[in-house]
Amino acid sequence: MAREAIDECGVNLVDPDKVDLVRRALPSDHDIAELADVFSLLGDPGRLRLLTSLLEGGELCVCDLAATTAMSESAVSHALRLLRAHRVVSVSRRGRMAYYRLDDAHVRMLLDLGLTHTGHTIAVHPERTDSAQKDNVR
Amino acid sequence: MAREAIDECGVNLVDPDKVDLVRRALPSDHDIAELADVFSLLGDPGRLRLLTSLLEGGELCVCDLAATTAMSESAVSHALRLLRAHRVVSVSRRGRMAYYRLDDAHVRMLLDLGLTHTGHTIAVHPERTDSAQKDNVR
DNA sequence: CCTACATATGAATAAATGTTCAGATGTCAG
DNA sequence: CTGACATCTGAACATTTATTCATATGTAGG
Repeated sequence: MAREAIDECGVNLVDPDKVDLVRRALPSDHDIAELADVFSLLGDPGRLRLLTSLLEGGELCVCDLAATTAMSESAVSHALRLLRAHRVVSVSRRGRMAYYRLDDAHVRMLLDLGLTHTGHTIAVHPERTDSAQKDNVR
Repeated sequence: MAREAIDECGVNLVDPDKVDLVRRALPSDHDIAELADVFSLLGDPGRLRLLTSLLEGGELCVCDLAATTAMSESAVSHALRLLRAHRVVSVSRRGRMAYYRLDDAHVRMLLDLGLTHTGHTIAVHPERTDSAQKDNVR
């Protein structure tokens, strides 16, 4: 018979030892929330195009970002504000323009890793081989 | 004066060359959507705890997952369904129990990279990475 | 100053999302 | 068969979230 035990909260567990082990290994609620936030930021197509654009282009102004992402300038501005609040992008203003750039190494790596495995698209720093043009997946 | 140009859609651009370059480098809409989906899946604290538990524990049943994640069993089940639909986790049923495990190398890497940079928590056992969990089911 | 322009912001709307509750399915023990 | 148990599912609900529209801020040039 499978051994069963009681959690401190009164819940039945199947493998209490493993549960305990896992519990101890899990990040704190705060860290989990923070990480979830980061992933969430990357979890929107618009922001993802935005960030990928910055990853590629290095530094772009709002109107150019609107062009590369096919979003309205207002939507871009809102999105950038969010990303700015999370320190994912940074701005430098010159004249009436605002130039944004990716400014978070962690996010850059996640983006990079994500892009590497999605649709075989070579989006990052490789040589300019325009081989991968059509990606119809699968 | 900054040179300006007209996009095919009739939008004013500041650096049309760079815009074009970035545009070409961006993944297809489909790939972007897919990647956003993956990040989105990781963007919820509950699912993140769920996946981290599986990353740590290797294989756990629903009730134990409910314990490690502090979610109701129903919430866990719903979340697992979503993850299952995206092939991120897989199930093996034994008796009336359902044992889940992480079954997506891409997600495993993203998780790993994410955890590495969040709160210094060392969550992964290097020696166990992906070869030690090779008992396939079904 | 005044106009044109780039970007930012707030409020409102619409859509997607996570959780809970109640009940369904399927499995094991007696 | 029957009752207990683990998990699954659907519907309802509450929240969050992204977009749009209108307007504000701020800069440059005439």
